[in-house]
Amino acid sequence: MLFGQLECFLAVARLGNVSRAAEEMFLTQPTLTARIKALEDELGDQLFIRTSRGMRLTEAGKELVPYAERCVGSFEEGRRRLAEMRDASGGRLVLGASPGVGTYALPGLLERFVGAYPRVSVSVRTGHSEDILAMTLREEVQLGLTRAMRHPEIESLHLYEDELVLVVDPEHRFTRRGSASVAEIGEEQLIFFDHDSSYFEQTQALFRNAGIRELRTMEVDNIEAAKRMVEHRLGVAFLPRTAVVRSVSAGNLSLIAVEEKPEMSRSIVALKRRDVPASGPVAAFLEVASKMGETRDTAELSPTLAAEFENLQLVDLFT
Amino acid sequence: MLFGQLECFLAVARLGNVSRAAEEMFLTQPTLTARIKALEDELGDQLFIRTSRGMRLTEAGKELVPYAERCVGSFEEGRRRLAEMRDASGGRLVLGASPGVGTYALPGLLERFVGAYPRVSVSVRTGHSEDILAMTLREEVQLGLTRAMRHPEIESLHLYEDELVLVVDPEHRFTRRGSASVAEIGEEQLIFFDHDSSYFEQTQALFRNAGIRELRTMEVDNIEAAKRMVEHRLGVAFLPRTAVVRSVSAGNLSLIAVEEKPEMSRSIVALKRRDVPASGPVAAFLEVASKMGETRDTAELSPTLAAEFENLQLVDLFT
DNA sequence: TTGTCGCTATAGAGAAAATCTATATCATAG
DNA sequence: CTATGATATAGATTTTCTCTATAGCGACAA
Repeated sequence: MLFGQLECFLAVARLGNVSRAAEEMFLTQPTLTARIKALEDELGDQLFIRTSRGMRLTEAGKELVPYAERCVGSFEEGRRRLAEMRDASGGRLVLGASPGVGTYALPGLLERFVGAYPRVSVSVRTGHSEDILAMTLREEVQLGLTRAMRHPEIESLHLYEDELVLVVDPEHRFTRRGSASVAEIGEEQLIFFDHDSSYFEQTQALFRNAGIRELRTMEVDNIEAAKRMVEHRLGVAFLPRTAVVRSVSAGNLSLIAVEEKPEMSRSIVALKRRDVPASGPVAAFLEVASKMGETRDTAELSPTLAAEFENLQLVDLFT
Repeated sequence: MLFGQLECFLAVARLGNVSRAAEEMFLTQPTLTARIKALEDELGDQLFIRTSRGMRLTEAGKELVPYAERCVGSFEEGRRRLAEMRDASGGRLVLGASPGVGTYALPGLLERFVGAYPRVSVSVRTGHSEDILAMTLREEVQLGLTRAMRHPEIESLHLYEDELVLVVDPEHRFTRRGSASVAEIGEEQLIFFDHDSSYFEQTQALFRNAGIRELRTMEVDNIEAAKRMVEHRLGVAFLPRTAVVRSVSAGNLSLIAVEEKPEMSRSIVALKRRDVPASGPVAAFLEVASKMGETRDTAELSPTLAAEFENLQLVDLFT
């Protein structure tokens, strides 16, 4: 109970009076007297001079004061820090994100998160899905934002559906009609991004199922390059909706509906180690992310988030 | 018992293992488990993730580590500091000294003290006897070095006898004989120092008792000025032995024995508040001071002091 | 001087807690 | 499927803490 002893020591040192210090600490005077004596025994030095009018510090006592203050102060500071973490008015958030998520969906998400929780320091690490999983497992990141993945140690919290959509350049013949059949598309030059992505296989399967064998393809290793290729009329591409929504509304790309296309989407999730409890910032981020795009009614949100939403244009981030 | 909890927390955080941490702290594993849990309850945050292979920190736990370290560290530092004070391998010594003591006896005393206890920081404040007493009472100084004074709150620890001796200039007629009678001296121009000093009255009494009424006197307010007066043949003076010993051995002044002179000396003491326990440095200073001039046998001294004495010329400081 | 006031110190009882031993539980590795 | 190595839990014992009541002590005032 050494800690209380130090607090008593400081209170008595400050007030010069055990009785008043006891009052201040909601304890009785004999208790304080005992604590002080215990501290003196512990340290092997007399800390106070007892008089009939109160107590005053000895030389040793004076010497101890700053150390006691630092000691108690550090602990209180730590306690405050944890409280900040709990309500996400402080602390840090370390995210891992696969390239697509980090580049297209995350900025808007973080814009809102930082608006609502400005005192959380955020850092983002990027890697491919498997790296994100590994980073999450190794606790290098608190959350991994990537496509749904399975692992016994990991739980996945659904964030949004990332759908593959067809984009072409605005001058393309598909643009006028606004739609195309799989067979028609199969005759186009096709631009693929990221050979390792699960989307690659999904897209290939689409054509295979339609009985199309011969494809003119071109591969790049990132989405942004693929978009540029399309803009420069080198071909058409299936790309994640989140990655093209801005280019489409800016008129740089056209979105084309595909006839008979099955759902080509996948779930984007937050990966989290099951055994690591969500810290304040993590919980806050998940709240922001899950509420995003689902709701426009601020009544459903926590007060902090609601206030933030009131001040923002409610641009739909994910569609 | 919050303090032990923090230490446990740090040990477990460091070792990642309650059982080994328990061993290290000479406690059982259930005790550690209980302490950690108590700390978690206290702070309202889970600090560790429990696995079947040990414990590892949560985000909150990681956050707490530096604060816990600072907290425990500050206390340990304070404890060390007090230990230093106890054996005077640190701490401070604040002395008050009246001008005569501070100027003549103290430097040699401090030379030895600082040699033996080099890590104590020493400061000296000067004032007249009454000021020294007041400073000691107000605890502005830990010890007051001055003539013996009485006060119920104060105890006096004898340091040395400060004797009044007659000094004349080397060319003076007394010098050849080396002695003089009170009557002869009464015919000289007499230089007095410090009208307020008790020595003034003692000296006056000497002549009064010898039936001498008419005195040629000159007064200055400090000893050093009086010495200069004598050196310039303006008169002869009764001065404290400590104040003239160097000038005499340098040949600037002559020491004259006075026939029939009663003991004109007073006790120089260290004043200390009775109720304030002597801190390490104070105790050490008193040891140095009391052993000084009393002994030349290092066997009587504490090991620390003895070592110091071995390395010094044993100049007798006070005679 | 004596009584009173305002402190701190002490004693003893009751309550609270910390610690220990023994055992349960659980996940992993072989 | 068992052995191992870790944490969690239960219950008893011991220790410590805290409280009430009271003693003791020095200062101050009548």
